[in-house]
Amino acid sequence: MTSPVLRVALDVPLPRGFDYLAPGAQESDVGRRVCVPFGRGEKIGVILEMLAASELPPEKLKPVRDILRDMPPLPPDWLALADFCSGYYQHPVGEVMALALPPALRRRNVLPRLPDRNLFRITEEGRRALPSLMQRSIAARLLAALESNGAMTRDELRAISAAAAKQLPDLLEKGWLQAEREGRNRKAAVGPELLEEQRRAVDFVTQGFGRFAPYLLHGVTGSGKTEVYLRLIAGALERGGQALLLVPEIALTPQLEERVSNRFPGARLVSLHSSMAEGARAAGFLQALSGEADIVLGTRLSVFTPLPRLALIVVDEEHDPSFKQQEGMRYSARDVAVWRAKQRGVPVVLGSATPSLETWAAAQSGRYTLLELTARAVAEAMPEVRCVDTRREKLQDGMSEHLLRAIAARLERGEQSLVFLNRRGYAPVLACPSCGWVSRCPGCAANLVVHLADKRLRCHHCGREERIPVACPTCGNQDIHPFGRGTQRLEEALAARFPQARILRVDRDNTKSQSRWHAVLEAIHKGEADILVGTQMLAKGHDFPNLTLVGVLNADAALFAADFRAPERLFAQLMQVGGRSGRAALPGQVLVQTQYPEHPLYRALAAHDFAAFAAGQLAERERAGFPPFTHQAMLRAEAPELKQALAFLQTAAEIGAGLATGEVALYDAVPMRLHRLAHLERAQLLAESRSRPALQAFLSNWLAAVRVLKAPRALRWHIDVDPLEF
DNA sequence: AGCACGCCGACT
DNA sequence: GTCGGCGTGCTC
Repeated sequence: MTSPVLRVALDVPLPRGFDYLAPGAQESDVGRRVCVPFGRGEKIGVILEMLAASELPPEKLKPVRDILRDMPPLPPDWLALADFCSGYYQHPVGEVMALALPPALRRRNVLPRLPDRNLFRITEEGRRALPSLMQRSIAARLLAALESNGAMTRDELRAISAAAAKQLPDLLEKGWLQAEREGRNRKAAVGPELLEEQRRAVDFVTQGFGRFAPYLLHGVTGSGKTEVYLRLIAGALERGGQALLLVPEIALTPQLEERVSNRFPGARLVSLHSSMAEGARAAGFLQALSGEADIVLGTRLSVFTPLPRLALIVVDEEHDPSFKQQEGMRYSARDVAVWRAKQRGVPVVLGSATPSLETWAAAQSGRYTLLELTARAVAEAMPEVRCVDTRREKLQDGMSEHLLRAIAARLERGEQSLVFLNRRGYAPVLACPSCGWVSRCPGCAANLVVHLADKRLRCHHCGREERIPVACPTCGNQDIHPFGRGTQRLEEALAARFPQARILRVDRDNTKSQSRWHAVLEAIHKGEADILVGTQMLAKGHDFPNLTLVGVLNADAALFAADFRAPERLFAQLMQVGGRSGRAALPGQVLVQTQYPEHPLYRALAAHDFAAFAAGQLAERERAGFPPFTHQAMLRAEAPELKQALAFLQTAAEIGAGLATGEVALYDAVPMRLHRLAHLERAQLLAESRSRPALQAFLSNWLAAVRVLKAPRALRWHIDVDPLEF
């Protein structure tokens, strides 16, 4: 009699499963968690498959400790999803699962108690019995409460008396009360009338229910994308399905959550984001897995939520960089979402005012269906966008006369202005004019930023902090000063120029905690600020009804950045920040200070013409052979010495050259732009191909060889498939 | 990744 | 004499 063998995924950086003997295992245990001995300890893993026998010699196999049957097994499509990610992103399958599972489920502990949805009601018999009971007895209090309230949950009854739950079985037995499954009404509450374009979009996607159909919902801020999502979710729920709604990692989630739960008061909404408590995350995951949750709303991680009744996926702000994980397995939740939609045969809607060029190209080619929302549903005009030519105007504290006058005019009218500068701190560097010393971070290839508010120099990359020196550390010169301009300095300059104005700076330094951030938002809404100074924090999502002017400073750097995606990000950012202005009855204006007012990016921005911008960018990328016309993977290494990192990559490149077919190009290993971070030197090596399958095939062979390379202990490396940053 | 084993340098 | 550096190898 041979025992069946289980192949188990474990959270170790080895690209394979581990086989264990499991005498009592059944096919239905596949997808279950399992506790196994590993090395000298034990680990919790996931059962990938059941085999008749292992390829390993039998004496190497250990028996499993325990198959954990306390929750439903992870379904086959979930295992397949993990397997796909493991292959595509070249990441060990056990680590993929460890990432996808909530931390509480990776330990052998008691599962979180799911909220009990059973409803209890008093029966006729119970009513008859009630008068005969001791008035203050628990049973009497329960029955009385049920009589006056109708149906109640176990938790509600427990609130009456902690001991109540223990009495319930007895009372059920006596027939004094009955339990019933809570009836669910998944119907959507009535929403606003749809505009014609919205209706068309909803109709289009609705036709796609029940099969894989990718859509790009392209519409500017205020064009009513969210309303389209809500209608589609309603459609998914009506079909008895579950909907997955992915949102970027921003503080906006609670608002959307409220909007969704208001629209679907009877449906079960689960939200999942990384700041949630472990218990709540696990509970949400389990509700989704059991099919009890109807809607899952979450950040990129929630793309891995098991959803047995999945009917629709929506990715809001699909271009947002936060969908791409920048550590560990560097996955794109948007791309995984599309794969998942295909796997499950459901429609997927990618929404954005400024789609990623990858998505836009797919929509142009017809691979995705393009749904356009051109009108602002809230019936306001688009803000007027104008460039201020800074070659012709003398700047004062970084601001043009034009912008200052515009701010003054808003002050006079009691309207709000926003000055947008994507640079925190007082000044980007402290320098000594006599010897040329600048405040460098000792651990990074970057400058320490002057934060005058707390008299510190701070590295924005590694977090290092120092006191601001009183004299130059190299030559002793006391006349050292900050160079350049950050939001703090801008705030100071505006305060000097507009002493009567109430100025509010909004950046990460200022809004570290959730509560500070909310206080700031509330202050803006109450009109307690006349001029806002902020970084991109302010660009996302929030409506400021009284804001009618947005000034943009220092945008030009991105036009000529080495990173070919910089213009794409700039356009999205400016479009977003511009969307803050003129949302209510007041028309808005955006003033972009630039030395290149004729630049196509600004022209497209002024014309609110994303299509023109995208066409230009795509043409450039096609010429240069950049994504989406090629596919890329980046091998990165970091080590104490740059030459160690480069040597490792060069060896990898030599191995790769031997494996690469003509379809795959390997470039030279080069130091990264921020080549030193937190005392580690970093370098990278790009692999590129016009053919995704060719690149994928190359990567699996290549990385198998790279994994067995010997490298200094302190060297770390990773692969980034479809990298966003260069 | 952990965690063992194992083989050379400067300390009580 | 031994404590500990980290190079190498293994985990079913």
